[in-house]
Amino acid sequence: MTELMTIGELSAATGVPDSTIRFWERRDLIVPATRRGGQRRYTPDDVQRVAVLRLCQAAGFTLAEIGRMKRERHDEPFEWRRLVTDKLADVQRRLTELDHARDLLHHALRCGHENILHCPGFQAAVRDGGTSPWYDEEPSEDDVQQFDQAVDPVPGR
Amino acid sequence: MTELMTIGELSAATGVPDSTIRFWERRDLIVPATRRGGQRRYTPDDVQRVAVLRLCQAAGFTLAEIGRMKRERHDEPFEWRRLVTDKLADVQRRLTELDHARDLLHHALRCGHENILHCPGFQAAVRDGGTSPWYDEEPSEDDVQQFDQAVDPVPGR
DNA sequence: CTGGGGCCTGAACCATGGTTCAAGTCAATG
DNA sequence: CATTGACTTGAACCATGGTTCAGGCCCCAG
Repeated sequence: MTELMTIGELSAATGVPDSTIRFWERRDLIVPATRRGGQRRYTPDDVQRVAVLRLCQAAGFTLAEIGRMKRERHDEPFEWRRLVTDKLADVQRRLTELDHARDLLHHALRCGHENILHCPGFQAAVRDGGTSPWYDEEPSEDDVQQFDQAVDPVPGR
Repeated sequence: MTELMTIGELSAATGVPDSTIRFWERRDLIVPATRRGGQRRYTPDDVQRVAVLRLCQAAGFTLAEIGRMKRERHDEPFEWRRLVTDKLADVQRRLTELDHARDLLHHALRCGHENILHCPGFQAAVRDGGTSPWYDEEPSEDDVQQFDQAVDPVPGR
């Protein structure tokens, strides 16, 4: 039960490079359980800690914010709640944005057009923030030319 | 109809700082219509171009990729499609991840626990990637202590 | 036709999140 | 008990996406 992991093993277990784990340690984010002859030794719990850190990154927390969260956990619960609330709003916003972007990309690969930038539906979506319906018909020459000019003008215009 | 915008007006219309627009120009991403006495003049279409650029960023394209997309639009349609397909998969992955993160944050503000890091549901979610059900009851002392140790060990353990 | 606010350029600077390197130490295997 | 591969450190370096600054020029309102 006193089986401690080396940094290489923690790295292998989490997929996080050892250089990154050391970098996080300098930022006081992941601290090794102990040292053995100068070498870091980790408990299996540290695998959890690394996973939590990556999740927080995925949620959009910067390393500085993650550090603050750790420090405020006991000391400043109200500040902590504000931090999380703000981040939640941020995550919601990015979800909407990403969802929109996904629709754009998805459509780009399915609509009649060889190239997304030729597609008038894309242009319309840009104008109204993605709330307008796509149209999947072939674009008129007018549409194409109009959009070509809007997106990437002919050199020397 | 020959009403051209200055960079300040384009900036105001799009919410993108003028310094950023100049930076993008150096990267060949947004090129002004023309110059008037050395000053950049933009058409209303450039508002569209800026919006497209921001959307592409939201989709996770780097500036280098956006530049590549522009260049390959006519020349390398197959490469272009691969780029977009890859990015779409990436967007899907990030959507799932963000959605998971949102659930974690949301739960953190609602569950009985003052602090998300005390919540055993959070720990479970970390373990299984968010597929396990939350539990909203008060945690047992055991749960709390167990999770405290997993997330942020007592100094000097 | 003059003043001033906006625009110009190039270069330096910034934050974030790491990675790489050199030179040295140490732990575990044969 | 020698080897060797993994580990150590601090410092330098990197990419991305900008921002800021100094010094100068130009457009336009009055």
